Formats: sequence, structure tokens, C-alpha cells
Amino acid sequence: MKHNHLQQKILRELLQWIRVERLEAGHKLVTSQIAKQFGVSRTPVLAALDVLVKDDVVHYDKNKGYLLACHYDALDEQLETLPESGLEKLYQSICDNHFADPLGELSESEMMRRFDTSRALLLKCLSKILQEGWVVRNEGHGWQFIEVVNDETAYRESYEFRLLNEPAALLAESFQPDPNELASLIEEQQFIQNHGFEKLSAKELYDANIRFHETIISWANNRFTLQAIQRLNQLRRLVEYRQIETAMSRNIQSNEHLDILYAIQANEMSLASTLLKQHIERARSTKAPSR
Amino acid sequence: MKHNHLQQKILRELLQWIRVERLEAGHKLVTSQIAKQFGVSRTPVLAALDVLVKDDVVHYDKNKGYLLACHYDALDEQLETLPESGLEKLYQSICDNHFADPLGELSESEMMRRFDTSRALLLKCLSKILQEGWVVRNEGHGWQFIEVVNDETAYRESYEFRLLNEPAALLAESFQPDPNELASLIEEQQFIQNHGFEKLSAKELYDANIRFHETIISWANNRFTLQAIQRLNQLRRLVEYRQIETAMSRNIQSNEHLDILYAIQANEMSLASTLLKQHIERARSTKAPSR
DNA sequence: AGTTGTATTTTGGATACGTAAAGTGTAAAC
DNA sequence: GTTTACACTTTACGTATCCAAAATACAACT
Repeated sequence: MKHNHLQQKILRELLQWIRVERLEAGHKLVTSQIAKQFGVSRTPVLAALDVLVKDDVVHYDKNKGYLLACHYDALDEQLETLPESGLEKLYQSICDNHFADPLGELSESEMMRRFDTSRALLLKCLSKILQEGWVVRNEGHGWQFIEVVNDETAYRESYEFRLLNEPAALLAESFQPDPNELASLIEEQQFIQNHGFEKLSAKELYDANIRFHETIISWANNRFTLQAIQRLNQLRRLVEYRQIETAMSRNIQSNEHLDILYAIQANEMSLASTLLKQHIERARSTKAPSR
Repeated sequence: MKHNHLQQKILRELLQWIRVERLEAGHKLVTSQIAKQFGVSRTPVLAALDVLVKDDVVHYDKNKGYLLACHYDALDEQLETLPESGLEKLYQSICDNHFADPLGELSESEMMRRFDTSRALLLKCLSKILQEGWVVRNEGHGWQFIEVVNDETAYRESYEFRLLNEPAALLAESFQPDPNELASLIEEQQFIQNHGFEKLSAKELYDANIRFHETIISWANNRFTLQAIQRLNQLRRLVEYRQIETAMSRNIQSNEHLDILYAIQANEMSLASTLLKQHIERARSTKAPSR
């Protein structure tokens, strides 16, 4: 089996990034900058770009480089028909199995048989899941998959944690918004308010929502709060992607997001904190527990 | 290289457990119960007990089983002269290196060379560290070791997180103390107040302190709070073990712990919450940042 | 100066096999 | 009816080799 998962991951992230940044045709794609942005060398970036050249999404001139050949919202189908890498397939497969019927306790060999994969790939995948926090190593042999945020109890817990920590983050002494990030969040939320429904998928809206919350938390400069919220959202993402979103009033949500961002911009932190608290409470009462 | 790390881990934990439970000579050591308690099969427990039989710490009768042969506080030296397993040695070695001089970015091969170990053992160790949260996988090749709780900033962050979340846990609707655990915490803190200094090591006192806090948090039944506090404490443990404790007034601390436990026992949660808050604030001002 | 093109080095994923250790089932002993 | 003793199964660690892919270094181009 080929192990080119990094190239394919970069390929996917590149397309997502072009859509999030809403780049126009003709935009110069500089390999070294892209490589730096994704934290990899130029090698996998070049491989990803070559694929896009074959698909006529990107135009290439020898010794001059790569230019985006189409508009950002012509990439929908590209993204959907993207082949999955071995690692992604394995991860998806484990997710699907676990959420359909909790895996419980399993040995490595058992997983290698059941998911038809090598030990190295399996271990790489397990360490990703380990980071996400829904599997732990047994003392001796085997791994233990744990239940995740899908029942009423877990919902309550996640909202209680967010209600306590997110509004408090805004009031921390160490809170210091980054002007660039703030501007970019405002721009994004304005775009969502105007064109969100037509131009963005449910998944992209969901990701933007999480980006909104996590960016604000990050300004509080507390690694423990941030890490806990990130893990919580990672679990939410796993579960909530799975249930097709009954489109809740997204425009209302982006209204609320914008009010909070404007309050932060005006340095009215206690107002922002109150608004954020109300926002989370509203989300809590809107979303019924999944099943 | 032998890979008997589980046996040796059980051996260590068995001795620690005997000390924590303060078992007398003659106590029956039932293999199946011990195995169940540590979440392993009887095989490694038997191996550990056989070592103890050789050291005359445990007495063995064919077809009858194992009996503790000495008093719990005769085990000090046993614990100190315990050989380390390969995994423990590697883990210690990585810790020591990282805290002496942060490792930063490293490839697996580089680590295999530097620490003279196999890939399998290295990966096992790295996934432990991954769970503890002080290393992350690079996108492509290599791993990134991150700075941990050892500077003033991280101290501030950890105490802010604890001050917000620990007192709030006691006031949560879902808070429900477990009577057995409560009784055992009270007993332990009373013992510490009376004999803590003579009979327990600095490490054991430290572990008892963390057990106190984490057990209380666990009664709030919020997995996100509990997990975040556990990770925070795991990092504190790493750093604070390293600096020989300037024995802070332990008896005062166990006084405070007992007051909180008594308040919980009397179901006076808001009092308990206030006391806990004061307790953490006091700890914050007592402990100076490490360096 | 910054970016691209390309050759070179290094990494780590795939695979396989031998073996010590961990797990498991069951009869015997208490 | 537990607990132990022991035979038996399964697991996963150690080790080695091969090679695609990622990182890196630097010359060439704009």
C-alpha cells in the first residue's frame, strides 16, 4: 500500500484554504509559503499542486510557478471527489464502526485484521485518536475505546464546561485580542451573514463556528483552557458531523457572533462576556441531544 | 533487550499500594484481585510476586498463595532500589533531557540513535507523552516537544484554570460525593496530619495531594473538567518532582484539606467551595515559580 | 531577494519472522 | 465457591531489510 497520505492531506487542506480565503483566479501560489503555512517541506506541496495542474484547477509555467486557474467557488466538486488517503480511510473506518457500535476493548492484531491495515499505519491512527482523547492504551495488551459526546449527559457536561470557561476567558487579565485575527473573524462572519447559505457547505459553516470560539479563547492566553476547549470541540465535531445538521438559524448565529466581535473591538469585555454567555446558553437550548 | 516492563510496573505499583493502604504483615495477597485492581491479567502479577518472594517481602505456600511478610513501612528501601524497566528508563531519559535542555523538534530515527532504543518502544513511550500533552506529531516527519509548566506564565495559567474550575465543580448540580471515597480521603488526610512527615516520602505526600483534588473534581461528573485537571496535574508532577520540595507546611495543608472534606460531608457545598478557593489561592502565593 | 528546479540525504512506512510476555481456560487444591 | 496451578493461545516487542516519500541543500532562474 502506498503511503502518500501527507500529499493528499495537503491537497485537501489547500483546496479548503483557497475556499476559506476566497481566492480569485490568477492568484499566485508560492510553494515555499504554502509549505511554511502547513508546516511541511515543499516536496508534498509540489506533489499536491501537480495533481491540481492535471485537473486544470491550477496553471503551471516552467520557472515561473503556479497560478490558481479558477474561482474559489468552482472547487466544490473537486473537494467532494477527492480520493482518501490510507490513513484517512482507516480513521473514517474506525469512526464509523465505533459510532455505529462502540468498539470497547480491542487488541492491535484484532484491529489489523478487522480493518485490514499495517501496524505502523494503525499506530499512527491510534495516536491521532489518543490525542483526541477517545481511546486509551490498556496496561498490558489491547486498547480501550471510550464513549464520546453523543448522549444527553455528555451534552450537559460540554455546555457546562463551555459556559464556565468561555465567558471567563474574556474577562481574564491576560486577555489580549490579536487585531489581524479579529479583523479576519469579523470579515468571515460578515460573509457568512450575507452569503453563508448559498456559498458554504454545512461542514464549512460548522468549522467557521468552531474557529470563532477557539480563536477568542486563544486570546486569553491560557493553554489549559484552550487545550480543553479544543479537545471538547474535536469530540463534538466527530459526533455532529455524523448527524446531518437540521439547519439551525445560521444567520441569527452570525449576528450574535458579530455582536460579540464588535464588543471586543470596542474593548467592552464585560459586555462581550455576557453576550458570549447568552450565545452559548441559546445554542444549548436550541440543539436537542442527538438521540 | 527484555520487554518485561509491565511486570516491573506492577511490582512498583504493588509496593506503592501496600504503603498507601498501610497493610500489615500476614495480609493475604490474592492474585486475581490484584490483577483486577490494576487492570491486567494474573500473569504479570505472579511474576511481580515471585520477585517479592525472592526478596523475602512476601511469603509463599504452594497451593495456598501469597502472604505479605513484613509491615508496610519496611518497604522504603525496596521501593528505592527497584530496577527500572526499559520503558521507564527511556521515559526518564527523555524527561531528563527535555527539562535540562528542551528537545524541540526531533525525528524518530534521531531519537532512536540518541536514546539507544527500538522504534516500537520509542513509539509506546511517545504515545504516553502524547497523552500527557507535551509532544505533538509533525505533519510530515518528526516530533515536536513543547515547553511545559516550568515558567512563571505557565504557573499563572495553571492556577487561574484551577481557581475557576475547582471551586465551581463543588457547586455543580451534578456534584455527588462517593461516600467510600470520601471516607478514605478523610482517613488518609488524618493519617498525614498525624504521621505524614515521619512515614511518607515527599513524593507520596505530593501524590496524596493530587489524589485529594482529583477525587473531589471527579464527583462533579464532568469529564472535560476532570480530564483537563488530570492533564494539568500530570504536567505539574513532571516539573515539581524534579525540584526537591522545600517542605511547605504540610500539616497546615492537610488541615485545610480536612476542613474541606468535613464541609462536603456535612453537605455544605458553598462553604466547601469557598474553602477550596482559599486553599488554592494560598498554595499559589506560597509556591514561588520554579526558576 | 525571493522563488523555482533538481539532486541528494534522511526518514519512516510496509513487511516478515522469531520469541518473550501477556492473556485465557480449566482442573486441582483449599 | 474461591483461589491456585498449569497448560495453552494470542499478542506485541525486537530486529532487519526494502523503498517511496519527505526533508534538505543549493544552483538556476526571474
